[in-house]
Amino acid sequence: MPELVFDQVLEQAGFRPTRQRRAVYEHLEAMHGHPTAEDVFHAVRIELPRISLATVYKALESLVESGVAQKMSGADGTAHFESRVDEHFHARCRACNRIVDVEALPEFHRCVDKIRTAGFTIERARLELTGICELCARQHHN
Amino acid sequence: MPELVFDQVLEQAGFRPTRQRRAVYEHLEAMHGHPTAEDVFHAVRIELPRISLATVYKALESLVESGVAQKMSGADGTAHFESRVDEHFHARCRACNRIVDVEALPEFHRCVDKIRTAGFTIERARLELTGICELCARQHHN
DNA sequence: GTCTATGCAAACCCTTTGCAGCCAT
DNA sequence: ATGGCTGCAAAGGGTTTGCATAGAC
Repeated sequence: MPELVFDQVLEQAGFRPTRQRRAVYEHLEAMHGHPTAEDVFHAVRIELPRISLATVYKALESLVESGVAQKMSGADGTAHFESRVDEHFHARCRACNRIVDVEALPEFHRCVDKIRTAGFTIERARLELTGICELCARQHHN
Repeated sequence: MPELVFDQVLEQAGFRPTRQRRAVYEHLEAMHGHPTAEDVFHAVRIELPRISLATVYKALESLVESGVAQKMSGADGTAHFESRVDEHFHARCRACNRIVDVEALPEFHRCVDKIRTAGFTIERARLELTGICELCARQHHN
């Protein structure tokens, strides 16, 4: 996302587009993965050596609130972040622990539509996949 | 699950069926919900006043490893437990935070089967639903 | 008797908070 | 000048660990 658009989006959400928030967003975007707050912290630190971990946490929170980032509270107890905000899911390899993006299928929505559980209004449906990635499957032969 | 079977299952998993583990399991089973470790702790305490929270954590872990309980690392940062071990999903009400069980549909498996993501072998697929339960929908009119 | 489990306290990790100083408007 | 934002340190909450004692086989 271009810096100008980023600034606009943050302002619209009631946040000031500061150097720290921009840096946090740019690194999150550039990492192309699912880093933790600390991962982002270490990456941003190279550019802004005086930034604190608390600021990174706060920045990430404001990015999520602004809708330019997503927080995924994984099963490992630590939160991961990503700059992808369109609907997609995650598959975690139980061997190497890496997280892979999975695209949402139209079938999935049709399936969720059938669930209408006893008056419960479903607003969001998250699919969390666990398994073995191709690389680990070859290495461990299982 | 009858006590005798419970003992057998635990022994088979390499755990000693102690009074504490039995009590933790029985209360977890009786609670019929998705309690946290501390919820279970408070319930078991009535029966075993000298039990410690650490023991409850360890007991729950051994129950999960034995396959008689499931741990669900929710999005709220605290782990919840349940004695249901068959496949089903959870819907969390964003207003009252209650967790409701959702039965797995055959459609769901068919949908997951289509996902076969780039050599990734899916072993488990968890569906996590968020929304508003019937009660809260009435109270808040949204 | 051996070996595991318990209870207690302390440590642990990730995350949040309080607050003085800073920066943008 | 006003207000939110930063950085620092300290607190917080849930969970785990180390160790002496108690309990199961």
